[in-house]
Amino acid sequence: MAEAAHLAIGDLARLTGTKVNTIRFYEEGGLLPQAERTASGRRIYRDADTKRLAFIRQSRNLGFPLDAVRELLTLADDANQPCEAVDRIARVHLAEIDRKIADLSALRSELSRVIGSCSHGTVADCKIIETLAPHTDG
Amino acid sequence: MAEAAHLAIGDLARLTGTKVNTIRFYEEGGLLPQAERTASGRRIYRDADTKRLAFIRQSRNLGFPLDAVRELLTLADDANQPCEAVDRIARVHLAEIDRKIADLSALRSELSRVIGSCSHGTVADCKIIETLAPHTDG
DNA sequence: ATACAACCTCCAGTTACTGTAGGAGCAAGC
DNA sequence: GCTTGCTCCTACAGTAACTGGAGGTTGTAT
Ligand SMILES: [Zn+2]
Ligand SMILES: [Zn+2]
Ligand SMILES: [Zn+2]
Ligand SMILES: [Zn+2]
Repeated sequence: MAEAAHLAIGDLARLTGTKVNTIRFYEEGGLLPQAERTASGRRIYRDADTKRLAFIRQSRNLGFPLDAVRELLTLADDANQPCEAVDRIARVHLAEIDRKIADLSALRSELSRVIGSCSHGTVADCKIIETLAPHTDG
Repeated sequence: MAEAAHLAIGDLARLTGTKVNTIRFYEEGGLLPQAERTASGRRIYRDADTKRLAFIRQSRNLGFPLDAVRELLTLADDANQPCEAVDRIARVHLAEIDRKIADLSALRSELSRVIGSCSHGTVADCKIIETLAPHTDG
């Protein structure tokens, strides 16, 4: 039961591995509620804030964009609903990741091919440069 | 010999599949030279500009960042140099792509695992939400 | 009393564009 | 000659998610 009554923004930052500016950024974007303030205007946080920020950070670590995190936070607050919406958000995100991987893989294969075609002469003969330049044959 | 003497920015845009604003953006960023102007201030382009822009676009299609494109353009103008520097830029870029693919693949596998663990009950029991929330066990 | 750390607000910068506002120029048709 | 409509011009805001810094105040420790 020996819990700190409240935390300063720097404490919260340390606890969650978040930059102070980022915490303020989340507040501005509505991901965290407007923090209580001391008489002199400093932000005060409690356990619930720490948990909420940890949730945000974990979501970000899984790559969810902030819009998705916002939705996940709302859903998480409604414990009795079915988790369908949660699943859907996660699957949409997974599909997006798959798309990115596919794009990068195609790029990688093309770039690798181009690099492999270089026979290390002068720029005039370089196949890499040739690939980039417009083809003026006809 | 029936070549157009000069092109308007819209013509260049059409020829290269580039947005007009993007061409101006490249000029501002030094990737394209300051365009000649008509008496009324409109930009004029010639074949060399079309080629340069095509080179930029092709480089971008291979994912090179603009800083790299700038270097590649400089190198391409110096035909007698060895192409070492070109190769190096390309390989650095390839390494970056590989890094991104690795990051995304790790993310994908973790996210996929999390999604698979959901047994479709209420939010209170959802393993996805549980994964995102901080663990209060001990 | 005096450092010095930590806090505050506001704003610029990152990447590579994209879109828009507000205005001027140019070609075609009448 | 005039209007219509397309293209062009500059300049700036917005995108995603922060990050860093300037300039100023507050809290704490010596
Ligand atoms: Zn080479
Ligand atoms: Zn080469
Ligand atoms: Zn489910
Ligand atoms: Zn679930």
